Amino acid sequence: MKNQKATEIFRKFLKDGKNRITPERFEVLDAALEYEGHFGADDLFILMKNNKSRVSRATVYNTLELLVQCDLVIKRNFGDNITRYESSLKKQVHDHLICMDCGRIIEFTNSKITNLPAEICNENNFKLESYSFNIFARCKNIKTCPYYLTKDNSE
Amino acid sequence: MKNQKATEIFRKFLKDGKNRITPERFEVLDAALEYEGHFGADDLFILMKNNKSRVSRATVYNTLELLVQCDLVIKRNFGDNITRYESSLKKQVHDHLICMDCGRIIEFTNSKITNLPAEICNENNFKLESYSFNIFARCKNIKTCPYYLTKDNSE
DNA sequence: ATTGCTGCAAAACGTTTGCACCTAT
DNA sequence: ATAGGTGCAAACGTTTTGCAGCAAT
Repeated sequence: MKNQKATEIFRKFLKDGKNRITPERFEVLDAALEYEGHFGADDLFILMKNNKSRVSRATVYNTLELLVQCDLVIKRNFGDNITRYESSLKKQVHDHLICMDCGRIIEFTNSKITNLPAEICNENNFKLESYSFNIFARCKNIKTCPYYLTKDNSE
Repeated sequence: MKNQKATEIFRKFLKDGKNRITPERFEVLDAALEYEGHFGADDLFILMKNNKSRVSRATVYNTLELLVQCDLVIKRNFGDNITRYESSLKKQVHDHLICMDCGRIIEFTNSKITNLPAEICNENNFKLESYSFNIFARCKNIKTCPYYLTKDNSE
């Protein structure tokens, strides 16, 4: 299931940047857009490999970087030294709450945050590129946490 | 130059947690508190090594984790897959603006952020542990950027 | 024809681990 | 005495790179 609009955006981006238009790159685009939730580059590579794709690990890493550059994919970082990505389509702008007990990532929006990054950039005479706002927290009621028992929580 | 108060806090933390009180751990504490600005675990290890310390890399990594647990050191993540630390003493709570042109890290405080993480946790029924708010931006006036010319900015 | 992209494997990077020895309790 | 920490080197997982062949322009 391909996204025609995204395909066109990516094609234009590649052309304008004098990057070659190759089938592998569009394979990565399609896989990235189809992925539910957040994924590491290697997750995507393995998924594609399991789906019999012949695209190499290096190409997956390179192409994700291109997709970030043209805003089709957003780069995330949840403090565990793994670069994660998510499709920028379908969803509105949001931030993340990471549960330190179960690893769940809850997406939230808060109107108070919306203009803050731009305001702060103006105050400091910088031009905003992007921002990240991550909250690290714990399930208040462990009983309701679907993942809690699956991990070693003996600490 | 040792910080007596921090030493005492760390000693108490180690004792309460039934961790051994070793000279190596206090060496790491002192080096971490003396470090100006943000540092990676390996940066600290290399600095200590250059200063003729015999503390091993593993001990530096382990001890920094302990220092984070007792809030003497704060763990940071600026989106480049390197875990960074900074002393939690001397400075007030602050967030970070990272310049994508020159790599400078500007610390700022903004009162609108202060209560936001706790509010959002309450809304979602989580217990706040910590948060990170990073803004990625570019020097508006490249001429005034002290680092701009030292990097390859040909892009 | 040229230049950039690909796949592959190997290297690099920050970090963690296994193990034998040592040391604080 | 013994649980736990240390130094060292090797392993680890993620990401990047070098290179020969290939394909888009």
